[in-house]
Amino acid sequence: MDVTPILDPLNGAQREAVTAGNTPVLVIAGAGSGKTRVLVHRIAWLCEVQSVSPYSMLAVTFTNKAAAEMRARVENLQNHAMGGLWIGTFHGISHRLLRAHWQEAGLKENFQVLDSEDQLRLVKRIIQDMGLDDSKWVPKQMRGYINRQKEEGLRAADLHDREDQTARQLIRIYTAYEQECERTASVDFAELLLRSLELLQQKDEILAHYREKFRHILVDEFQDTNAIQYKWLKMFAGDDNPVFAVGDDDQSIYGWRGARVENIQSFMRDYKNTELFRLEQNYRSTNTILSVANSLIDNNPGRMGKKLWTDGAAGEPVHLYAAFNEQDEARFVADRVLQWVESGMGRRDEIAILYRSNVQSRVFEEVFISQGIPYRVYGGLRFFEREEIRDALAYLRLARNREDDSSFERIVNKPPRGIGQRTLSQLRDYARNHQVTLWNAAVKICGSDQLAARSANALQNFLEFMQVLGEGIQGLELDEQMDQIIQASGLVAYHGREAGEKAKSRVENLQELVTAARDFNLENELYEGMQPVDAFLVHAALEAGEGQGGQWEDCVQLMTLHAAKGLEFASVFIVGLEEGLFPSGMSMDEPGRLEEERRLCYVGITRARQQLVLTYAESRRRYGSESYYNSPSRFISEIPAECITEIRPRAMIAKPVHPNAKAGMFARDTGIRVGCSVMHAKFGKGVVLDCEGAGSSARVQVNFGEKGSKWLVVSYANLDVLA
DNA sequence: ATAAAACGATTTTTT
DNA sequence: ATCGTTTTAT
Repeated sequence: MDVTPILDPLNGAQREAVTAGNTPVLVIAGAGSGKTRVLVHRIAWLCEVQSVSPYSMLAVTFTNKAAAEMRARVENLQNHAMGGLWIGTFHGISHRLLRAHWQEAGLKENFQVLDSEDQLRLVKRIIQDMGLDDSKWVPKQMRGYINRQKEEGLRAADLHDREDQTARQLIRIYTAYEQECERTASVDFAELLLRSLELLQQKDEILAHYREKFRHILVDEFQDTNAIQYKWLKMFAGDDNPVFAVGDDDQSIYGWRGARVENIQSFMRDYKNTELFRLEQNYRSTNTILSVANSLIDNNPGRMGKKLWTDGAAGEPVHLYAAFNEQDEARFVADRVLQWVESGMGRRDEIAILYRSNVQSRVFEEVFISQGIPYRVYGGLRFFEREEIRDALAYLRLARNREDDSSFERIVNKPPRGIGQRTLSQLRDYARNHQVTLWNAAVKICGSDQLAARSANALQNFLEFMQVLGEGIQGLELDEQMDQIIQASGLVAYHGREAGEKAKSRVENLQELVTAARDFNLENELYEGMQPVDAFLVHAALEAGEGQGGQWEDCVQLMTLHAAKGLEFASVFIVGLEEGLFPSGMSMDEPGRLEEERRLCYVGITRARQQLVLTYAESRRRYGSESYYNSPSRFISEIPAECITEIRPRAMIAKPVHPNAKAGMFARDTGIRVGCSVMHAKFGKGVVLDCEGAGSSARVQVNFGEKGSKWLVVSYANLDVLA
């Protein structure tokens, strides 16, 4: 056995981790330290050297992309396909289990997967059906509540109201939701995990089978696991199957979504014989960038502890630009991008603009457009989340399954065919009163005289149409079915008739859906034994697809810091580094949130290979009219000064003269100018936002942060100007 | 049934 | 400001 290709590319620490014995292993892998590589080589090592069959390994990731990449790299390293190896997301693998054991899991064979939008619609409908006020029982919050319970492993029956009215109502909603899922054979994302966990907990033979099968369990991004995912892993592991977990506590940025970094501690507590490895050698960034990252993250208490290093070059200092406002910030970045490309430093797609919140992309887009810089914004709707795509899939679902009320509602009048709110609410009433599906209610109501002739006619036509469509697509190939649906439903014609770019792209998307159906890879063992159509629908729910297809021009990459995790770029701009924006003002209250913001910043910094530029704006418009004067983010001051070069604003930045032409005069008058900090006896420290008047009637508007912003008369307020 | 107007929220997001 | 949702008017 030639182990050279497996071990040679590894450094000492990586090699130790990869060749660790048959014990639980925890690898704390810093950014850019070869985390995936260790995972991939561990699989190869087990396979080739320890003669572990691929059938005996389970590798779990969070995203489909990570799963696909891991499989590709494993197969590439070993030079052959690894058919029996289970690599997938927590959800994908759970789904596979539930398909295989639907009966034991208490499901129907044809259960469908709800994505979060489907789930929201269902919750909405339940709240309405229960006659609750949806401004008090906000559907989004209710969905969040249900998911949180499930992620803690709790069913409605497990909860107690403790005589609390609100709690009681929440439990009622949860119960109704569970019943509705049961009735319509629907399984949401959290349910996939909870159901499969319960399956293993309750069915000893099944548990025994999988414990016998999976002798090795590997997990990526372990710091992102939530409570139920950790339980799920432990269930597979039992006492005998070691878990090989790779993660980085410093890159835990999804705590707000239920991820528990503490699982790292729990792991070592639960598995006393855990072998711990640290990967600290970084192969990505310059020494300077690593120093910046290290000293920033050093401000977080309670870390596992880790210091990234490189034997590479020191590199350039990090640049810091204090922009006048957000426009100036974007112009500065655009200039730098142009310089980068003109000086032949590299391609545009090696540059990333990272921001805390999506709204910040706008200004950059505007400036990039005006400068003719190609860019691509990440985030936003993905392919299978687009409205027209969901519509088309709803036709497909309803054609296959008359019970599917949510699909029925979605498309019954789309495109418009004369079935309005009135008809629909009659249908809903009938369905609820007679405990039947909307489809059956429609059939019944058409035959009665409860509807106006015109409505009854329209409804009748729809029912007949669906009948014909359902029969018409029988026996066709998946892509032919899809084509039939988008044409016959009138969706293509409907959007084609509309004007504008948006409508055009809708039609294109629908056509793309046919292509997606044609290219859909049924070979994937995750869909073993399923009808092609059903597999395709699951695929649509579980893997929402790429953001935008086909824009493979050389584009500057714009994305949130969260979205940047796992990526790397030659040049990285982290923008909007202001108190209140990053760290976000909304994460100041809860304990631990500031640390998570800091980790987010750490993630951003460690994306950069060669060049890192930080910017903040002294003034920034938020929510339209209000302009804030923020201080630079504390994260900037947590970086050693010797690593930073400050870029001074060019002499004559086009400061907007308009509102404050008076400012100069005012300053001479009072010693106060817009943007300066002042101290007030009662309100404390604040920043001057605006000023007006002169002499004894001179007034200033001061933002006192939490205490709000106020207009004060200078001659009464006794303001001290701070340096 | 469709369009206009009012209203409201506004960190981060995979599955 | 702006975008999505809901209500109201035609």
